[in-house]
Amino acid sequence: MQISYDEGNVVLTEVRDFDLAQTLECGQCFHFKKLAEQEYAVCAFHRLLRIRQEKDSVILFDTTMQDYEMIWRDYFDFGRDYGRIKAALLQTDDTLKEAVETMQGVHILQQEFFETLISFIISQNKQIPHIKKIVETLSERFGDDLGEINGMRFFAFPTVSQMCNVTEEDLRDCKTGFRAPYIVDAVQKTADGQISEAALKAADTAECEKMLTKIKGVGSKVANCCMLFGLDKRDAFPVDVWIKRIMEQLYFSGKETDKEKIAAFAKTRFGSYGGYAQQYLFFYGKTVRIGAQNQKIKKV
DNA sequence: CTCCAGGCAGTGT
DNA sequence: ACACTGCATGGA
Repeated sequence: MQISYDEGNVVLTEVRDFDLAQTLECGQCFHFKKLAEQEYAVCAFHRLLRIRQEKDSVILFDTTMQDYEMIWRDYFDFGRDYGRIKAALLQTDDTLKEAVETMQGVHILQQEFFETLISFIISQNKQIPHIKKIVETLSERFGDDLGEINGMRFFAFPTVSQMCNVTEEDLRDCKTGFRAPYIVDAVQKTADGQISEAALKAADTAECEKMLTKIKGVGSKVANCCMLFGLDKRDAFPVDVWIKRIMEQLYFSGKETDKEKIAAFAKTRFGSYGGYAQQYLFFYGKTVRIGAQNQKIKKV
């Protein structure tokens, strides 16, 4: 990959194993807006970025080389060699082949811990468009204004201190429903240090999961999403309904299998690459193999 | 109208 | 250990 700076834009060329749309739309993040095909506005780390991909080049508009190196390089995980990651996965398991090849451009983003925690607490029993809407509302009401693109204003996800005085009622106003007390608990525990990002990062994945599930409304699935997307723990393997369905189909000959069993299987099968396998399988299972159509067929 | 959504906590065996 | 239920809200 080559990096250059051109009239205020950071330009990446000869980009391999990356697809902007796949990476943003695969369900790991919620704080972005599609502007056109392969062009997005992304909010992260208190910044607003317009970014576009054209074949094997990526343009980050109106940013600095320093911001690229300090923020966007890690955010988009350009520092990792996904060619090697995919090769390693396929070497031990060619059941994954179709999923990996279909979703070949997915990167696992390195998102902010606090935003990831709150976002995935919100995600329970909700569809992705709803989650995005609530994240947007929280940012608008409690976060900082980051500026505008194409006449639309964008807001940073609120910080812990900006959320400290937000009440359960305020949160219900933002349509968080029964998750409102969960968010309050997560904010409190983060603010008073019971939940510390540094401690979570230092802990191994199993230990980290235990710490996170002390928060009300955080179970195994939310904790694993938080670890994979917000704490850079690539062996985390969130098991949700979609992963359950696709794994039952691919690895358990269609047999009903409980989530714990699937998680244990994934741990021995994929090990430190679990998170990557999970994300290829999740997106593939959801969009291609099982999809919304098949779900309707199942009902009839 | 009913059913379900990237689940979880609470309660009951 | 395991099964079952309620939960806010919006879309199909």
